[in-house]
Amino acid sequence: MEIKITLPDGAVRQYEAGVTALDIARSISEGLARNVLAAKVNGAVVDATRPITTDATLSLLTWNDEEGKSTMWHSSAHLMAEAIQYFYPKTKFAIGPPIENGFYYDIDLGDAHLSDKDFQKIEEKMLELARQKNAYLRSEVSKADAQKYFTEKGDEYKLELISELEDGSITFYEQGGFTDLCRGPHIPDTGFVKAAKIMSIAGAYWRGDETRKQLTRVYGITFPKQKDLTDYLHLLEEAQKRDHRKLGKELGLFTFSQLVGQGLPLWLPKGAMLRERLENFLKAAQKKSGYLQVITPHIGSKDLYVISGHYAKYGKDSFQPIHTPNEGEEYLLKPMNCPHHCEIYKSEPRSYKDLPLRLAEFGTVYRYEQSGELHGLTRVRGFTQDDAHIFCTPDQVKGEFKKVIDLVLYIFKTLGFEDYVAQVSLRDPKNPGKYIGTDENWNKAESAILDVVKDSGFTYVIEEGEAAFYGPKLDFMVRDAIGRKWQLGTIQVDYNLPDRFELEYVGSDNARHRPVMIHRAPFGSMERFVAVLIEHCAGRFPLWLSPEQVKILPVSEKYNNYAQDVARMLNNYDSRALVDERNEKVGRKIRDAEMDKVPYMLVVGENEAEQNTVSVRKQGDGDMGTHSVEAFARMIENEINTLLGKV
RNA sequence: GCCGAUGUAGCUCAGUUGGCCAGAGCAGCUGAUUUGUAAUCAGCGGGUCGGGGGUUCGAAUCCCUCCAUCGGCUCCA
Repeated sequence: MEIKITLPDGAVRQYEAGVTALDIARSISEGLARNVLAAKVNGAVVDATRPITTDATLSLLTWNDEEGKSTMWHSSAHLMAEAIQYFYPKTKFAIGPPIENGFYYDIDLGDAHLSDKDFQKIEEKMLELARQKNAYLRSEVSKADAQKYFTEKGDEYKLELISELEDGSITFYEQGGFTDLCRGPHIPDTGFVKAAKIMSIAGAYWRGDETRKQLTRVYGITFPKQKDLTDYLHLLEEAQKRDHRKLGKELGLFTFSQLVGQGLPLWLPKGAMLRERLENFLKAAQKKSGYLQVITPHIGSKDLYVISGHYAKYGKDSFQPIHTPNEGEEYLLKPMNCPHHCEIYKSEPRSYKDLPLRLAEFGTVYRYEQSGELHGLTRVRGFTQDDAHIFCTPDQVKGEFKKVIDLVLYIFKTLGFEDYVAQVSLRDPKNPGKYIGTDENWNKAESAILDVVKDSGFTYVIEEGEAAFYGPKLDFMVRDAIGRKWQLGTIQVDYNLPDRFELEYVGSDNARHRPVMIHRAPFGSMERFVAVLIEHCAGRFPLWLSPEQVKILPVSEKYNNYAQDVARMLNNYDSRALVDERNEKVGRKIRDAEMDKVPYMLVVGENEAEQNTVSVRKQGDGDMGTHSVEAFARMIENEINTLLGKV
């Protein structure tokens, strides 16, 4: 029997039923066949060696396809498992999936230990096995046989997985001397793996459950060419140069002190300047959008958080209450600003005419994050939220939500963030007990967010179970230099806190109504935002944010006075200019300013002093010729206005 | 919090299997030099080798413990 195979370019070819994708690839060209890792048949990714029995559309997947890559990495996980089994025969294997960059396998080594000193021998074994070009052989197995196999092997993890599978849907894959419970698909044989690297080991709980056994997770990556691995490692090195922890130290932005405490950042003068610029920028934008700044204290009575519900939820895992000389009096370090803002709302009777009321605060909060979670400026124990709470009528929710999205996007755009993902976080339908508030309010809040997001035109993902305990949220996620995702801006709709604090307004009907609250923080926190910004621009901040905008470099000490004159003139134009008065050669001064990533350097000497000019050098770009001081001042003024979109 | 790794001067790093007063470069200080687009030269100071305990004639080096950092896991109001 003949079947019709439709290829991606639309061409239709006839083959015998039972032909494999690999056969088809060979019929097109041997070169292609050598690169086929898997196949997509009628939209489903399968082994390239699986027979095709009916008419089908077919794409051949290679290293250049995401699905080809992940198939190869999935197969590599099996290959790594085989190598590990060779050295540690008693190892039990849990799961080994492909990930964004490579793959991992969760294993239980029993009494054995694995450390980075063992990586090389595993890599070598993997390549040795790869060179054997062992085929990945698929077999369908009955549930009873599958259980028998892993009972004999003594692998309780596989047995647990099998117990949850339907009889008749269970498949094994075998390559060389390693057989695994696996749905597949896999690459044709191990020979495609030409370079392998074990990246790291880490602990990971079985099935992600903190209460269950911790397994050893071995991360690895493989490539079809040695050069790809070299390039990848080079890329990682480059990314690490942008790490905000490294740049923060080098540029003198922030530091930590063991004596002050873990996760409590100390902002150095340059970092504080940067942060202040960001705050002023947001304050100006918020002023235009009708926000009112407020200020609230760093502590609040425990009762405040009992009412808000935060104490019940987080009390045990927080900084513990502060006791006063008064018996029974307890205060908490402020873990969030909302309850304080609720009390500001309640400070006077509100009419519908007062709404929406938008209260904003750069509010510093303290959360006792678990020690293993602290990370540079992105995860700290004391941080400042660019917080605001919008109190509005139910009718105003959508409009306000939309305005907040516009504000967030304006900020992202101004700061050059284009690579972000919007995430709608909803309740976990399987675990309703995690949340406070009525179903009715939750439904209202969730549909409000979804409605606005659908209209807004940007792409978004929906994550069930990621909501805050009091309401659903829309988060903007960005990646750091090494690809880790962080939540920046967040917008949350909340019907619950207004209930708990019994917030009210008098409507046009002269009756009392409950307002809705929108929590929002476009930066998320100043700490995390600065961290991501540092990595985003690799320490080369946009001119308007740069802690030092201009460094004036006198050619010798004879011209220090003129340099100071220039600095004064520039400072009149509201730019930050400093003079490098050190007794050093210009070459040295330039090098240091370049390393500090100062955007502009002005070399001044005899010629400049005589003609009232400066020789401009741009960081990273080099000499830009001689200009009058005034022309230079206008130049940077224009640059800033362009960056801020004021032109 | 859990698994694994790391911790030597302000920074980046050397310090062989335990053995002379623990080293280098950069930074710092002092002096010389008065400099034209990515590091001028010389001299000097600086370390309870993360803290504590132990093994040993002897510990930066081996063991225990605590702390911090790094890579993950879990968590993230």
